Amino acid sequence: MTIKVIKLFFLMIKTRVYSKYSRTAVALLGKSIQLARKERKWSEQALAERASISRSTLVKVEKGDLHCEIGLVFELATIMGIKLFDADVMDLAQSIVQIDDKIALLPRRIHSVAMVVEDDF
Amino acid sequence: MTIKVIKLFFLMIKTRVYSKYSRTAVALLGKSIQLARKERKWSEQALAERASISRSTLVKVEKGDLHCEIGLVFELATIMGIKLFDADVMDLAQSIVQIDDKIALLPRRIHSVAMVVEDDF
DNA sequence: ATAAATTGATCGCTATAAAAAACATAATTT
DNA sequence: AAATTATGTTTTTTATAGCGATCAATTTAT
Repeated sequence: MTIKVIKLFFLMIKTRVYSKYSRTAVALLGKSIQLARKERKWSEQALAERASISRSTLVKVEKGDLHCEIGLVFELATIMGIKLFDADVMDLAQSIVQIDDKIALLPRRIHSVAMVVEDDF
Repeated sequence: MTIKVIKLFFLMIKTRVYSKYSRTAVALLGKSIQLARKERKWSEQALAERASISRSTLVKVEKGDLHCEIGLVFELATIMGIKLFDADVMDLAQSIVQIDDKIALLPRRIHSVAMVVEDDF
């Protein structure tokens, strides 16, 4: 009992502060997922199973819990057909990410050499 | 050693699968945060401190790690001025969330009474 | 009316995210 | 070119997210 009170007090101090924008944005995402689920008349259990997560976690996401993994939230949104970014932006992003990955794999020296060659013009 | 191999094997089976859309979307968000940070010439340390998180966590976010808390990612995006939703949508969302909160506090019976009154017309 | 299914809310446990520290390497500044 | 600052990476510790189970209260189906 006393321990719980102490822990509660500790949490009150340590709890992170989020901006209203973040809180609202996450709440909006959660509500959107819930709305889409209800429109399709899926139960919480059904969606949770489809996403391979537990029902308790789904409930947190739909409530706009800020501590959920971003991957889970985005995956749920994706399953329910909620797109955060336009298709064309995503295509571009996909390319950029891939290119970045390739660059990271190359030996660094090549960068320098390429630079020098360009300087010759 | 053997334990590590077993754990690795276990992880290979258990690791969650994410859609390409989710992976790309989170990667795009992370890259956007990183780009905005570099444009402002902030160090990782500086942004991490501003957001009250550790540098190691910031690195994960910028890399598009799917296991980061959505609140942290959104908070970083907000600090760097990256808006996920339009202002008008956010205003509406804010209103909805507030209304939902108020409704949740009301005793349920009131709903029924209101309904009955409407039926009288 | 009754049975079945869904939701809302807890709670203990386990895996792990986030923090913190440390170190080497790069990049900047002076 | 020396000193400072920033980044990439790894490791250990601590706090907690997600799981799974349970139970009451609703809602829906039979």
